[in-house]
Amino acid sequence: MSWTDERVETLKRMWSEGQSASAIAKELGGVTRNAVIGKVHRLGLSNRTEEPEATPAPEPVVKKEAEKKPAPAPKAAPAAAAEPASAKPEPMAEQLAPQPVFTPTPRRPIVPAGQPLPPQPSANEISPEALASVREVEKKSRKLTLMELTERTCKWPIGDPATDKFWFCGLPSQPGKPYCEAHVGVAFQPMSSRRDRRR
DNA sequence: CCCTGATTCGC
DNA sequence: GCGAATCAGG
Repeated sequence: MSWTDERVETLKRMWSEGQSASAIAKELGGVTRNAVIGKVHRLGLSNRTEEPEATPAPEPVVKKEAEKKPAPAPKAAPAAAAEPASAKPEPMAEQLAPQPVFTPTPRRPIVPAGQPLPPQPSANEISPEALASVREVEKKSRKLTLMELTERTCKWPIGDPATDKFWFCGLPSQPGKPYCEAHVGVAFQPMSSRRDRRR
């Protein structure tokens, strides 16, 4: 596989959406997450939230012994519309900038990635057996947060989303399924089974 | 152990 | 340019 314009476009889009490298690799197919990460870097968009970031390093840092040179030279210059990747990467300059490294914009919106998530257990009529099974499983749930979910953890929500008492099952999910064995049982019911339980 | 991105370096 | 191997971390 090669990086066609289309594939690169998909890569850019997903990366900007906050998708993980492995998720992108899977989507594209034919590449590993390493390939994706490598490409991301080559494209110069490793920084998902391209911050201007003050790294202009206007002056070649005082390389000699930094005696008593209280010259902080606070860069008041905006230098905002700078390129994501610095123009010419300086070799490397040790600079213990007095700058406090203020937190720019650590927004990290998109989290989940995947497929359809929210099932509605209460909305369905579940067989007593399956229900019992679920109750049992919920005791063992790993209580994962949204961010901790992966493609192989059960994404069955437990508790009330409006309260702190909310988490995801998190047990090992069935291969190819979004839920663990027990939850798959209540999530994917045969139509016939459903109808039989009809009121 | 599962996963994440970052970096290196032979190709 | 590419990406496997590796590193560093959660």
